[in-house]
Amino acid sequence: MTTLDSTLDLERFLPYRLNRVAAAVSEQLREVYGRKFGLTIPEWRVLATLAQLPRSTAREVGRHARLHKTKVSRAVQGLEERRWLSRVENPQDRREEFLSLTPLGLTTYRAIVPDMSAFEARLCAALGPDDTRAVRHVLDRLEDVLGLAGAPPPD
Amino acid sequence: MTTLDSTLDLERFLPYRLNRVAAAVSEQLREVYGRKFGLTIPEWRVLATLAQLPRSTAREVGRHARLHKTKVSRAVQGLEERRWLSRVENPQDRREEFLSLTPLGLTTYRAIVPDMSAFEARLCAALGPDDTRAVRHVLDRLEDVLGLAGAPPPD
DNA sequence: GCTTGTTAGTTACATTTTCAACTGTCATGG
DNA sequence: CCATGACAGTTGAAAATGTAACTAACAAGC
Repeated sequence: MTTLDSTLDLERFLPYRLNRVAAAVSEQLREVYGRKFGLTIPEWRVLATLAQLPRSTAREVGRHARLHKTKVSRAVQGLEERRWLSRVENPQDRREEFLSLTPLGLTTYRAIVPDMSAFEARLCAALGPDDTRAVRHVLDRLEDVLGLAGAPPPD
Repeated sequence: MTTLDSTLDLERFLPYRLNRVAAAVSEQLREVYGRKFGLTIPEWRVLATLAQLPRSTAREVGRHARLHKTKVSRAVQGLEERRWLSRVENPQDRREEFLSLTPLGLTTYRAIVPDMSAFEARLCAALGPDDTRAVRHVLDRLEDVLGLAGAPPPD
């Protein structure tokens, strides 16, 4: 006999568990880029995206980091105020601007990355090689099933 | 040759992927209890917890559903206003109150559960039995490694 | 050129979340 | 009893987020 349909055990409910695990990870990570560098989540993502893909536009950053355009807009403002990012208007299309990290921004980024990588490394070490592979595989499958492959961010 | 340490590929970064997947799932679920029943996430979790563990206190609900006490407090208020929840002061300790769903609240809960279960079922069906098992196993391991077994919620 | 529709990005406003301070109650030790 | 400290829960203010409306610029058809 299986579980009664009328009650749902949160502890066994996949969406809930997924969310809880992701929240725990996010929280621990925010210790790093939040407390230590004063970045919000969107700001960190924009920083990471621009380090990887310089001269992107806000739209491209949003698509790549899956951030809503308002979050990108505000994160860009924040980073610009700290002189970690600069904008150059695209003369071909004056609606958009090319975004790049300043040397200062790049320095900050490079100061954060080792902490991030270390976190992931610790996590994988704790999981062991087999379960680490399993995690990656599961994420592949979930991204696939949820249609997170090449879809645009929530609009 | 492995990836350069100075740049981090967001697409391959486990915390980012985890977060993205969890966000996509949450979003789809909120369509159900949000649009259809006008519940916030904390409200839904309190409802689900109390359906499972009636006569819990706010503290117990928070611990079980991993919600900060302020979120619990406000969710309880919201549910009480809708007459979906009632409180009874504990005479043994007048700081706390026992929370229970009203018949109306239970009815609402039972109206939501099938939608939730159906969502999970669709997800598992899309994954197939092997990968569904893999997801559960991975969550077990991650919860273990992240110390999410019996730890208190963020305070 | 001018209208119509679309797109990049910003801003305003409402809702949510977070953080810290607060109230009232309990427990302990003098 | 009556301090002191801890604890359950609430509240207010600040920060973050989401939604929708907006501005400015492009593009296509006429």
